[in-house]
Amino acid sequence: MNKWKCEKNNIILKDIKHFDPIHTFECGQCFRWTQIEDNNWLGIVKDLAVNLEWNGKDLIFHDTKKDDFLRVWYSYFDLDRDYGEIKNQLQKDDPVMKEAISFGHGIRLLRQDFQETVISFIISQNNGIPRIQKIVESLAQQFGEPISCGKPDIRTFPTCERLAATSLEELRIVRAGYRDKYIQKAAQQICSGEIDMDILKNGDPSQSRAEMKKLFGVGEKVADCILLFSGIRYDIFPVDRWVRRVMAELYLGYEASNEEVSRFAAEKFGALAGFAQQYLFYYAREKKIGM
DNA sequence: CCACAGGACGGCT
DNA sequence: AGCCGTCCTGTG
Repeated sequence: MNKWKCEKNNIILKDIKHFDPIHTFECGQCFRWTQIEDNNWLGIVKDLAVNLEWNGKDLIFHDTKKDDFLRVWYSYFDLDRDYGEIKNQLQKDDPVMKEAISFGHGIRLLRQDFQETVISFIISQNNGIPRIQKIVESLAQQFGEPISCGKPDIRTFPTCERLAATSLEELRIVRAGYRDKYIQKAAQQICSGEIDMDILKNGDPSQSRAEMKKLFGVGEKVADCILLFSGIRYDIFPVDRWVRRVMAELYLGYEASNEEVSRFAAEKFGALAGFAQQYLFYYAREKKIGM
């Protein structure tokens, strides 16, 4: 268990290792964190909003109750996991991975809400990060619930119940384009219990993917992102354009198909494939590999 | 004006 | 099983 303490109205994690908000929030896994000052980030998760401060050493959750820290943030930030051990395993006999890890040493895989992750990554298809953030924010403004935190206009990500009951006409306000019908249908499918969470967690990776792909608007890549970024499983290696290029350049020597890259990664990184993907993705973007 | 962005669907072979 | 036209919208 990571060391933390309650001081005044804040929760403080002293001298936290393996964390940097830039690495963690800007590696493409989440869409509701914004940098508000040099050392401060505003994030909205479940029914909470927080001003998170990181000074290079300590992590401070401003105006956060102990209850909320234990109920939401502790799990969200994956604080029980030993990232040092993961790094050791991944970079053993692998200088390429060692380099990637040194670039994104502060990456953590956030354990995000399943429904929010489904809808967010349906929106992500054929879209860049700024537009995804814009649509996600608009969804919250239109269909989310207000969060009372002193700041105006902060809203929760809408539930699938709410989205399932929304007409396509209403949904068009968020300008998700042709993805609006995916959002509506997938939300309805989730509400009707079409997805078996047990298969997602405990099936083999291909069964798990197939289960995710039952959702309208979810293909191979989005399925993998949802499984990884909602903390359901970590033996998953989402392959997109960036990852395909970085794997070609650093490991394979040629541009392989998504399917082939995925197989290679499963073989090489095994149970830690998801962590490997994040380090490589961040590295690719920083070094502009694939542009 | 056109190309393309961190894909998926559906119809076709 | 694989290929390809099409899909909204914003940006260059």
